[in-house]
Amino acid sequence: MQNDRTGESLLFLTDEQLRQGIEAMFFAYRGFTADPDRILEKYKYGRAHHRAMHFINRVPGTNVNNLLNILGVTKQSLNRVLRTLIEDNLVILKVGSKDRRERHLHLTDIGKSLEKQLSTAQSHRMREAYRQVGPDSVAGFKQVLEAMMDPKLQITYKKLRNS
Amino acid sequence: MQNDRTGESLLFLTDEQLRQGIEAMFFAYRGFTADPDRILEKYKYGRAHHRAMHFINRVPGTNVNNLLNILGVTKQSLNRVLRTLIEDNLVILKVGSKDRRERHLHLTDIGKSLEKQLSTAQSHRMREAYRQVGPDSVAGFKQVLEAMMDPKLQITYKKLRNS
DNA sequence: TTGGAATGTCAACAAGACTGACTTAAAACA
DNA sequence: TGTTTTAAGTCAGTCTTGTTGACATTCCAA
Repeated sequence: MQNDRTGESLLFLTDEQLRQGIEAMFFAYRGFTADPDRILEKYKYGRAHHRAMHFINRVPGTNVNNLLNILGVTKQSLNRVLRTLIEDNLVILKVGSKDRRERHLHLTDIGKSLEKQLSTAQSHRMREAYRQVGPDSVAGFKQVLEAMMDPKLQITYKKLRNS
Repeated sequence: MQNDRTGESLLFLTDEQLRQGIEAMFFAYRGFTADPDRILEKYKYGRAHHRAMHFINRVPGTNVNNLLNILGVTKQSLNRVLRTLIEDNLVILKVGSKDRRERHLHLTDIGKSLEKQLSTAQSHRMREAYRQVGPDSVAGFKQVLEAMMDPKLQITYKKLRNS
């Protein structure tokens, strides 16, 4: 075959294959957020609150700047979300002991409980998908996603993975 | 092993694996939208315009209701977007010949050209990711995404794939 | 001791989603 | 034929989540 430099077919790089990947991402992301969204609605929170809680849970004691880098929003935008979470006693700020300008973020017990609800719902769908397709497909899934990230976020992702 | 019903390890279904998948989706989706977003900004359009153009291009002559189902937004929300695209001569409406209540949507040449720019940018990143990981991983990637979709959207996705 | 970094706050704004109520036109039905 | 239903569009108001810009506070480090 002319079209085959490495000994394997390059048919997976056709426009049609790429388009399918694009549409799969679009439709799958809707599924990915659907279950947490339904729970959030009951508590009058949004996706932004979920994302903040997820990463505060994941990196307990993170400072605001670090969370901003992970989330990729402005501090004003994050601040609005954090304020409501703090008001509602889902998140607490602790002044840094080493550098007292920094605020370290933690979930309260109430915050942990809501985060658990959300991640359980989201994981449930992912677990079903994983189970349906098996471990090899899951490995491929993660590899493609990782390769699609901006280099900076790829590093962030890897750091989280190893922590 | 107790934990192994099918003869293969179930380690890929641990909480840690699921969490990684969740975070991979989050970070990858940012990369997925980043390139088109930069182009859209120049033209003062948003992601909603991109999505509409993508599917009008994909299903030329679709009526409004069908597009609403694909996009999963309200008609008021879609209407706002369509109005600007029509004003700017990127999209035209054609009255249905069979059922004259229906409006069939088409991209104009200008619309096609912008859509091409956007899909080229988005495909480029996906092509690189595909190329890096190879065809088996790409197959797994699509399988997991498809399994994550809501059943209705899974059908929509398959229909598009076969059209 | 002063410059810069980390944090937080205020104000204004925009995109893009939502609900609800309503109109128009045309098809479908009884 | 007359009524109901469907497809599309519109108006008004609201909400979330993002943005910029300006500014204040705190306090580490050179």
